[in-house]
Amino acid sequence: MIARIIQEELAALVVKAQAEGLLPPTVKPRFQVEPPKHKDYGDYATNIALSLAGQARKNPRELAAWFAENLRKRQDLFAKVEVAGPGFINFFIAPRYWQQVPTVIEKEGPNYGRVDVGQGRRIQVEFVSANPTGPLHIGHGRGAAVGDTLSRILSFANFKVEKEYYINDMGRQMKILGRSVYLRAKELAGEKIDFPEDHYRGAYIIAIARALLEKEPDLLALPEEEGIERAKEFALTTILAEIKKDLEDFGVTYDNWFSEKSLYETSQVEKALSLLREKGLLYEKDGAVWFKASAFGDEKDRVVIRASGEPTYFASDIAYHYNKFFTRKYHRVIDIWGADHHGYIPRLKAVIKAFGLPEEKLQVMLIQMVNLLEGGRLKSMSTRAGEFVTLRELIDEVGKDATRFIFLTRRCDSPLDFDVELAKKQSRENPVYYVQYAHARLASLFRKAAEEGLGLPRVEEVDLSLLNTEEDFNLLKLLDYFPDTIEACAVNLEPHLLTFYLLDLATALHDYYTKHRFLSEDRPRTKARLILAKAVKQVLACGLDLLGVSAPERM
RNA sequence: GCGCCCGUAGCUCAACCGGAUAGAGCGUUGGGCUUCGAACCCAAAGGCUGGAGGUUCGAGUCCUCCCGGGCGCGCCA
Repeated sequence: MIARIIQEELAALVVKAQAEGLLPPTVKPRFQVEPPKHKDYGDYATNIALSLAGQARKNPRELAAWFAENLRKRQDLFAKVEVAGPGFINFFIAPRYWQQVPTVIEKEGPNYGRVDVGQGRRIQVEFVSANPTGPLHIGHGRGAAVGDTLSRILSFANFKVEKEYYINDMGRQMKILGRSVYLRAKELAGEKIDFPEDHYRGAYIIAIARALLEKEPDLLALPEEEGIERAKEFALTTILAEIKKDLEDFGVTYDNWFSEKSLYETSQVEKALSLLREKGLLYEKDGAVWFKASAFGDEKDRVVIRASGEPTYFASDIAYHYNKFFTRKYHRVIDIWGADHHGYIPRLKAVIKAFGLPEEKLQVMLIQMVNLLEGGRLKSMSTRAGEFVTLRELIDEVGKDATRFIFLTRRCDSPLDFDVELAKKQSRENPVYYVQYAHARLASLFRKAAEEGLGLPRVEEVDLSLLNTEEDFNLLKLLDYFPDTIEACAVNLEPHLLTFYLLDLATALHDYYTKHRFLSEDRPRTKARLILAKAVKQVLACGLDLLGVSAPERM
């Protein structure tokens, strides 16, 4: 949080500089305050002078010197303020600033780390939304981990978040699903059938068919059309229930399960399309109805109603996003898709623009593919043939915690090689244990302290200036940086930053642990260190919770 | 052919709106438990950031071209 304080100081000084005529009133203060890579450059550094020098036609070092001069007055914050290099300003933060960090954490409790990026605005995050035609696989797992964690972080950053799963419960895929189950049922009844190549061939279809026959023994006596319809409904509810269960066991729950079919039942498709028609953005050609997507940056126009009279999936999506923005009035919407859908973005963005909305209202996050590695070799997956690793298998074999953590140790736009064997190992190669171990170690420490009759001291009665070793400061600085991390995650939609932060914090804790003792004969110091330990434990637990990973007391 | 994403240490990955000497883990080599949890720590080796130009005070990051990999380019979803 010191970064924010410095930013405010600098912003105030820009105003002052303008008042004194040092800077022209027109300059736009664009600058960063960040921890520099090298320790010699202080705890934080800013490029403000370099940034303003160009605009104001001033010497950057002279400008920097002026800022530094004024900043030195804040001796409560800065031990030293230096001008360096081409015009950077380096800040060496006063020890007593760091030493009061535990007091802040104590005071804010579980709310420590909350920031106000969202200002209470409503935001929707839609993710996974896999077709309910089969079990979730490893790729959906990545989307689930990212979507859920991002949602948790956004609520922590004061957005009012709603998580949503969009169910494609109509259209051709559903018909094929129904027919697949129906055919398997026939087969189970002893009939020889020719199972079509393009139908769902996974073993789970047979299991569903068997369950259906048990429930409705007369199924095959019904007219075929009706039988297929029954099979479809049954398959949909069965598969959806399994998807829901898998996600719950993965730590993911939704606020809404939104049915595509409902868009038609409540005539929202008509409504959305007529809005576009009124604007003159729909036209007929070759018997189909087209949307003028090319007028809004897409490559070409897109069909919304086929010549057959059936609406396309795109028509549903137009209505769905009409619903998101106009019926439910979300301030912002985030759609999380697999990277293979990226070609779809321009057309949906075109819809948003056609609606007269600013493009940024909709953000589409693409999650890159997951490759499965087994023993270091790439394993090919084929959904059609029913050969894939399911999310369920990962939860059962690898565990929720390790799986989520691994998915979150990568940037979303980087493809991920998932090594199942490695993920199963309970060793250092598996980074989740590194962070959890830090937490469990601290839990153990407090058990030990209790055994020795040491209660938790109150922060007011502790001399925090005793936290004065290099390792103390490492931890204090990281603790202070936690809210900044949350902010960065929320602003950039990058949950992996939190994962890396937690790894850093765990590293600093383990380092501390080997170099110092928390409990000693020196009572004042012991108290101070217990306060520090408590703060670290709290932030670790909070961060792990945001990742949807457990923070064990023992392991 | 066109579009999007990626290319960073042997391997898997970081690097916040362009910042100063590009960082971790694994693996390799060598060290560290009579003391709160060794699932830990310390040290060493390891790099022309795929290549070539350009923009500027300054480029892994931005622009152009090339090479290599992935994914798209339906009246499929």
